[in-house]
This record gives sequence, structure tokens and C-alpha cells, in this order.
Amino acid sequence: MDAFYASAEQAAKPSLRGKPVIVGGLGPRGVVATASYEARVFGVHSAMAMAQARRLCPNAAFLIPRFALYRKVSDAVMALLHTLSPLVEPLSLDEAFVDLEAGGTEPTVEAARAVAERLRADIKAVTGLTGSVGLAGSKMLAKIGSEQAKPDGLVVIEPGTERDLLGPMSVRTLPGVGPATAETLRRAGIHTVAETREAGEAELVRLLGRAHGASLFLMAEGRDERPVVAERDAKSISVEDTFDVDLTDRTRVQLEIARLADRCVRRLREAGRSGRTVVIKVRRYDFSTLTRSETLRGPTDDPAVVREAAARLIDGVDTTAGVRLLGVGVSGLADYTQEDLFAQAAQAAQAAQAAQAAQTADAAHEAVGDAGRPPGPERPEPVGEAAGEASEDAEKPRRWLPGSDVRHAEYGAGWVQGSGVGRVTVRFEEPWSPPGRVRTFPVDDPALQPADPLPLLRPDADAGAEAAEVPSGQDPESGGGSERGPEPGRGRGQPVTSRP
DNA sequence: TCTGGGGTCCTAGGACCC
DNA sequence: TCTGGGGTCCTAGGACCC
Repeated sequence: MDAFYASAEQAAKPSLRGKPVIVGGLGPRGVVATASYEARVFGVHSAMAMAQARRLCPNAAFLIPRFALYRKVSDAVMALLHTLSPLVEPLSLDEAFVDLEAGGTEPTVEAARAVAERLRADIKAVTGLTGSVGLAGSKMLAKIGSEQAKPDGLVVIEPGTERDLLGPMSVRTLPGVGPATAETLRRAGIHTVAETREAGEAELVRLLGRAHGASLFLMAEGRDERPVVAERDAKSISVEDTFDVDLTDRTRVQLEIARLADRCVRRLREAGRSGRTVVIKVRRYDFSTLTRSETLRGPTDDPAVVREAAARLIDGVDTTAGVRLLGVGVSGLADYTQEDLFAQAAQAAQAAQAAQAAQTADAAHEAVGDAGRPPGPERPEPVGEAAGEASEDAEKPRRWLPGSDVRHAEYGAGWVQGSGVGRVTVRFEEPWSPPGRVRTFPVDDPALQPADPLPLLRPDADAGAEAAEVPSGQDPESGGGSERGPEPGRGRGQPVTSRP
């Protein structure tokens, strides 16, 4: 998808079409997630500090990301991809590899091009947004092609042309070559893909290490045999927060670590997983970053266990000079749910009894190591306890973040344009309306309420029975990630979501 | 008013084991 | 009693990607 978040915002907010839009963190330490093409003209790009983006392009619209919307659009696009092949490898919300051969597309440039053009039309019809396609014989070249195709284009890299195409390009074009690798290569006089190739595998391995050097050499030659792999299981789950102001108070640091641990476990449980290694991450005032980890005897999804491990780990870290970021993660994931862990705990207890009996009989023999132990929870707890569910703050003051959806009792759907000094400014428009007008309210105006994102395309009465069957009464707590829009992709022009 | 958040993979040293 | 050669696991850090 082209400038995905920014394009989705422009599609949702008619007044922003054709204008610079910058989506990202709006706090003092925010960075740009996506800049619209109009904003890129001013030099704004992803990962730039938001402060710098504001200097470069002060008249842009600055918006927080609305992931619930992006996820719905993404689901719709991914569903279209799955109609082409069972082998779809998502890289992020807005990008995926598709193995067309595995989907039965005739292996000719003409057939592949036809499939891709139809896909691009379908994406436009279903989401209202544009996407770009790279077609090639490998993942690396397909990706390079799709970047050349942006925005709203299609590029085919024909077999046999790969080496000539890559030769003059910057080595940064190759996947896996970032700032550090590029600098190492630059010092060795290597700037282009052709020079990388000429350096030879042995030299690249000497410069970059075994794995990196060897894979870079293959890529530089245009050789990339990596298969398209559908739905890989996550290997770790983590959460982290950067604070607007550095934390120095030790008790506050401990409190935040405990909160992060709970959030991390909540996500772990939502995924139906448990993990064995707990990691904390600390970024200090000077941006130096360290991690500390502890591996438990068995996987857990118990918030108390993760909280306690994280607390032990932060105990060993000096934070007196101030920390700007804290994180908690879990790796060594297993597919166990809490119920499974229970069954296992019971089994482990039985096994331990048996082992003890055997050991008593066998006392003179060599000791039994931990390796023989079946995995079990570090500390089993009743399933129903739900210790992770922190009590919600009942009366949090409402925060009106720019870009977020609202509904006014009288004026209808709109979005927050800005807020301050007790007032909030709302623009009332819908994705299918003309640009709307702005009104200002007191921040605590009861007529103004947060709302769910509207679909990007107007729900169409002619969309047919399928759309009509979508359950009405969209639930107000959508956006939690579990909700999925109605299945798209079965008919052209069907909206991503449907509302009553 | 410098530098988010969520991931993956690789390297390297030490412990430990056979 | 001058002391090899694997292999795995754990920890920590770093590069890279979107």
C-alpha cells in the first residue's frame, strides 16, 4: 500500500486530500510513522523526529495513528491476496509477498501481469486506496520492483535482467543493508551492488561475518531462493513505553515495569501463548540501551510470575540518572494456555513423585539433571484469577487526540483537529462527504463522544445480500484487535466494513 | 523539542555436558 | 598429569525491517 497510514487518513478525511498529512506520535518524543507524498516534498519521512517534521512542514495535518482502521483495511487486502495463492507472507499491515506459482498462475510475464493489474483494481475497489506491485522471480526483486512502482504502479522485473538492473544501484537497496553495513562497505570502497559482487564472497564474509557476508553476496548476484512462508508463529511478544519526561524516581520505575509486565502478559494470553524467558529493556537518558533477561524453569502466562521476574531484573539496573524508555517482553514462546499448564503441572507433579521413588531406589546413580524435567509453570495459579485485569480508571479526564474519531449528538461524525485551553476543535465530515466545517466545543461537552472509525467507502445499499447480512449494531469496543471486518474479496466493490 | 513500537536474526562468550 | 572437540543453553548486544 502506498503511504498507507497517511493515505487511509486522507481517504477518511476529505478536507485533507491533496494536503500534507503526517501520522505518528504527537508527544514531545514522537516520530513520524508515515508521511503523505505531499509532506515528503518537504523532506519529511518515516522515523523522523516529529519535532523536525513540524519544522519542515508546519502546515501539515499531524495525526495519531488509528490502528483499528488500518487493521481492517489490511485484512481486506490480505483477503484479496489469499484469492491469488495460499502462500501469502505478510511483512506488516501494508505489505506482503505472494507466491503466484503456488496459486496456479501460469508462469508467464503476461499472465502474472494480468493477475497483478486485476489485484490493483480490486484493492482500489475494496479499500478506496492504491497499492503497488512488484513482480519478479524472487522476494528480493519483487520488493525492489514494488518500491520502484510506488505510488500506484506495477513493475515487472523480467527473468534474465536482474543483474544488469541491480549492478548500478546503491548497496543500500539490498535487503539487510542498513546504515552500519553500508558504512562498513563504504570504508572498503564498496558503494554499488556491482562493486559488492566484485568484492567476492570471501571478502564480504571477512567484512561482515559468516551469515551476513554470504547472504549479501548471493543477493548482489540477484540470487535469492528464500521461499514465501505463510503465517509464521511469533517468537516473542513485548511492550514498551517512551516517557515524555525521563523517569528518575525508583518507585515510579518499578511501578511502570509492573504495568508493562501486565500489558505484556495480556497480549501473551490473547495470543493463547506462554513464554519461558522474561526480558526487560531500559533506555537511559543518553539513549544507551540495555536488556536483562531471566529464563524460568517452564513457560508461564501468569502475570504475577512475569511481574516478579521483571521486578528482579530491574533491581539489578541503575536508573538514577534517568530512563526515557522501559520495556517488558517474553520469548521462548510455547502454545500452552493456562489450562494446559495446569494439566502439565499435575503431570509434572506425578512425574516428580515417580522420579523421586526411582531415585531413592537408584540413589548411588548419577544425578538427574533439569533437562529431564517436563516443562511446567513456575507457579501455577487458579485459572479464574485473571490477575492481569487491572481495574480501569473510572474517571480519566478525556483526551482529545488529533485525528481521533468523535460523534456529536447534533452534528454527527467528525474528527478532532486540535485541542487546548479547555476547548476541542472538531471537523465534521465523513469519508464520502465533501470537506466539512469546523466547530469548537468545551473539552467536557457531553454532546461530544469518542467514536469508532467509519469505513473508507460508503456502505452501499447495492452491495448485495452479503453486506446486508453483516450483523448490525457495530459494537462500541471494537478496535481491540480481535474484531475483524466482514470478509471482503468475494465481490468487487464491496466495502471494507459495513455500518448500520 | 532528536531519536516510537513491535518484531527478527546473528554473534559471541561462558557454563555445562559428553 | 601442559590441559581436545564438539554440542546446547543462556545472556547481552547489535543490526535491520516496517
